[in-house]
Amino acid sequence: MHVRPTIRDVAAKAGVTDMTVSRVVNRSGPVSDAVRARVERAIEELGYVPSRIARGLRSRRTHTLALIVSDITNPFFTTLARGVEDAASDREHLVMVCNTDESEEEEIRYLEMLSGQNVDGVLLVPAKGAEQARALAKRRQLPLVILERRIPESEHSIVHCDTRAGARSMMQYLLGLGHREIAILASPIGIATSDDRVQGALEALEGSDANATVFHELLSRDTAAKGVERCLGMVPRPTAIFALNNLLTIGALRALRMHGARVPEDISLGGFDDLPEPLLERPFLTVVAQPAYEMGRAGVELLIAEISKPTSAPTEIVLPLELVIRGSIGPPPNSAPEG
Amino acid sequence: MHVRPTIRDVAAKAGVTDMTVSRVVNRSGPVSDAVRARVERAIEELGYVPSRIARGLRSRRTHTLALIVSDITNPFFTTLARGVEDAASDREHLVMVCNTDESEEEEIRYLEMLSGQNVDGVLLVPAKGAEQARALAKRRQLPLVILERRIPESEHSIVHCDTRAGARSMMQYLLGLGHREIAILASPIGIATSDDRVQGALEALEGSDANATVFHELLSRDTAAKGVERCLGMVPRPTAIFALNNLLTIGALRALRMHGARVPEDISLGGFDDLPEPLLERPFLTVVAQPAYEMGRAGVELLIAEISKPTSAPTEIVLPLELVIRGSIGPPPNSAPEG
DNA sequence: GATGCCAGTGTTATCGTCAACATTACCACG
DNA sequence: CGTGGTAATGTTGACGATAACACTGGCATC
Repeated sequence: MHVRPTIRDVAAKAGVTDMTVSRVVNRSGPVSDAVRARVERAIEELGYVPSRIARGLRSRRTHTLALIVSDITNPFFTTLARGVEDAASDREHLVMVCNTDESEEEEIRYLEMLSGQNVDGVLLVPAKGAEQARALAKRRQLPLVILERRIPESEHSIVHCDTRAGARSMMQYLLGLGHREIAILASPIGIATSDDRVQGALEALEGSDANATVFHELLSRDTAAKGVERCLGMVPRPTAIFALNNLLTIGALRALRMHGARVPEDISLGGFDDLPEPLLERPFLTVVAQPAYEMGRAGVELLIAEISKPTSAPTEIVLPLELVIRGSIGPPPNSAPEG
Repeated sequence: MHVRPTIRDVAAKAGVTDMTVSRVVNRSGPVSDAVRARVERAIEELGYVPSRIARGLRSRRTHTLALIVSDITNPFFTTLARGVEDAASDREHLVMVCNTDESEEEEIRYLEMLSGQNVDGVLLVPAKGAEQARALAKRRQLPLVILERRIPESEHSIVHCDTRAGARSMMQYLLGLGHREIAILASPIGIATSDDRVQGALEALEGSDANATVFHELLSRDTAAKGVERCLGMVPRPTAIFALNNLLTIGALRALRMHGARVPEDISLGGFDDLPEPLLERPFLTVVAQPAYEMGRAGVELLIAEISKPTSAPTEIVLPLELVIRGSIGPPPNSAPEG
């Protein structure tokens, strides 16, 4: 039933009141050296650890944060979560992890639970626009930091990347290699991150003679395969595919293999969001990578700062994206090596 | 500062006492239909959610579990964590995730924090033997379930696989294909899981004319490469390598590629612990797979059962292992196709 | 019609901790 | 020598919820 010594046990053992023990533990008032020593010994001997829950009831701080993501199993979120946990641990906080599978209902359900749980603050990678979630957090004055996804006019702080610029740089890289017909595999319209990336990608085309076709409605590895099939049937056939998230990238790669298309000899493939290098049999994909770990850390720091001084205007932290060049993108196949 | 309506706010609005509200919320006593309706409306209008922290102080149940693993970033643990979270969520529990990086100190530190946090129970994938952790949990009467790793004579319940049998079946598979010189890449001696797997692997050799060489002290992808190098230099050269965890497997695969050895044509490679299929560009490795997700779910169910009736003798749940046959193992290279 | 039971509600105390306010004792100062 | 200040401790009550118990009134039972 989980019994622990209480502050009163310590007090009794040291022959003082619980208040004095509290002062020793929290350095919240003057205590004579003799008493301090007695109390500390009693704490040691009993293995006393203050109950954060009782403390939380009184002080309204539980030293607990929550991280809400769509699926911890997605390596981007796994890495993010590790960053969150490390930063929280450094500051003596614990982290609850919640998976929503992109469901706004789950998002709300968790937020309610967490609010009831008296977490000090929440890191949220929003499903869709997270309107309800944000409203709820605001109503409850629950500190909330948004991660990865841009929310327009949010009254909450946010840590993200300039994902539009990232998409643009991938496209510029492709254009620079000579690609002129490019297919873009995107999520359904309405998912902000995907929309931003599409926009960035299209921006890169302005003033060029290249052409891009955007396939929407792609949610998973399997639907990515369909996009690839349609893409391979096009005339003129795209010489490069840009997949806007890591699962789509994998899906595209597998579909290309299945259709016998060599990457990058026959067709180039670029992705968004890196896969954890330690797990890959061979690091191969050229991608625009978000600094997931750092994003987690930065989110925690921002969140804890806001918890301690519940201030002020929302902050926006923009982290740099990196174009990680590996082997999956080459020049277009029929680009006669000129000169 | 995170303000929420309290049970008293609801009571006032409904014109009853907080006790009556509590009865409505928890169905813990008779309430007339009229009053119940009033209270429910008040709850609705105020958006009242009971404070689990206050509730926890009184009832000693916080509906919070913790999962301690070495590194959530290892896909085995990621999947395990997802199973834990799903099962917990089904039962309205929240989960704290803690990373120890195999450090016993961290393990203890977290356990202390968690106990102070009044979690209801802990799921632990132990670093080493976890003696201190187990002792602490026992002293605090903190429900604890051990996952994945076998602890001899543990007074705690445990969910794991028959990892020895798994290793044996991989070896039998290799022997069946004709391999007679097999290298085994293992972790340092003293890590129970690895030791068990080694033992199982060697058991499979009894009564056969095959020979195995065990390389210990391999902790990561990088050290795996060293093992592979030594292995390639051996005379007679092993025709198959069996790596006892997923990182070693990846490391071995990369090292083999680097040395120009084709898998499985020149040398076969078998692994332990699967990699998440959705992330692989091509599912290729033949491995002994532990049901990570199910292990997480089973652990939660066991833990919650023990929390509600703090009983009895420890339970042991053994989950089945699966030999997932894919492409990385073939017959030994110079096995002349006879007949 | 007294007795007992039970549905429906309220009262009080408590979980472990800490904020706020006492209380004591000693010392400095004019 | 009284006044006031401060260091060191104690006392009380509150955080939000619920367990344990107490009360009220209606109805069945003999």
